[in-house]
Amino acid sequence: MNNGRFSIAIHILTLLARAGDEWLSSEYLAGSVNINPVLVRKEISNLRRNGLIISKEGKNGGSRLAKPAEKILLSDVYQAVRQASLLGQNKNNPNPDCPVGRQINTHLDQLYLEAENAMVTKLNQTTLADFSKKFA
Amino acid sequence: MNNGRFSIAIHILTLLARAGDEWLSSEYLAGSVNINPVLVRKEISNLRRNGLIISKEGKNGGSRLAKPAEKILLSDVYQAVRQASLLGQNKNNPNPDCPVGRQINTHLDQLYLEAENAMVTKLNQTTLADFSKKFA
DNA sequence: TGTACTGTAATAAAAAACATTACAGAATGA
DNA sequence: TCATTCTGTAATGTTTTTTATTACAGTACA
Repeated sequence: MNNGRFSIAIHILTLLARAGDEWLSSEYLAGSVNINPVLVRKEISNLRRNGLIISKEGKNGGSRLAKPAEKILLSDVYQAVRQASLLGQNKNNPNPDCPVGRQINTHLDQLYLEAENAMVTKLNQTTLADFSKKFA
Repeated sequence: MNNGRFSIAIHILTLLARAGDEWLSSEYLAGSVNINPVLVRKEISNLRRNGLIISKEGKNGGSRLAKPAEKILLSDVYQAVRQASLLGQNKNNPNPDCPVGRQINTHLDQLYLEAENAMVTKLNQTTLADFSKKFA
């Protein structure tokens, strides 16, 4: 599930959801996630590319949600993180002389897609607003 | 989804499913998967622990399915691989002084569990026999 | 025009995955 | 019985991936 990146993205977005129209700095976000600010900026860059947040440069700058938390699905977050990281998966090179080895990647890809779809359908049922309501 | 291990496990099991009551050596299996035999033996060791295959030591030894492929669900394979690798996940240490950081792991764990369940439910619908029928 | 930010590249360090070597022990069968 | 062919596993090395750090140009504000 690409746990690491997804966790960071959700964490960032939850903080932004709770901050409303405030601009939060990458330094501040990094402080809560407890990772390096540059990593946060990279993930922000990705989330921005995917239309989930907007950023303001310069003094008093930072990031905020691009749209209401009610309109952001956790599956949107998943897709954003997945896109950037899942391209060019299949690292394994099974033996092409074996009837199983020759075909297995095709069948595995299909299986993974189906399994992933089931997961995404689930993530599709929760908005960022729902998720961030869980915090006191 | 712990892609690598799962792929290897499915590959091995598919080969065993097609081999019927023959004992296949780790060397042979490794040849089709195209990885080191020791890795295969490690995965076999895990699958055996989970009751999916049995092995025979010594000359003419090897491995075979512990039960008919019809009775092995892909979710069984997933669970076997997951167990061995997912223990002690949560590597991130969010800031405990932040209301979000303090609670996020709990909520993320729950979310992952739900998402994973959706996936497992899907994997639950395919047997190893179904999967291996796909090969010519 | 100094200060506080973002954006991004380049590099380094740490962690995880994977490969290799080595060897003890088990079963077989000549 | 003993050479052979396997498994099982530990120890170690290599490669890949992830994460962290440093550095600095550019932007906006006051």
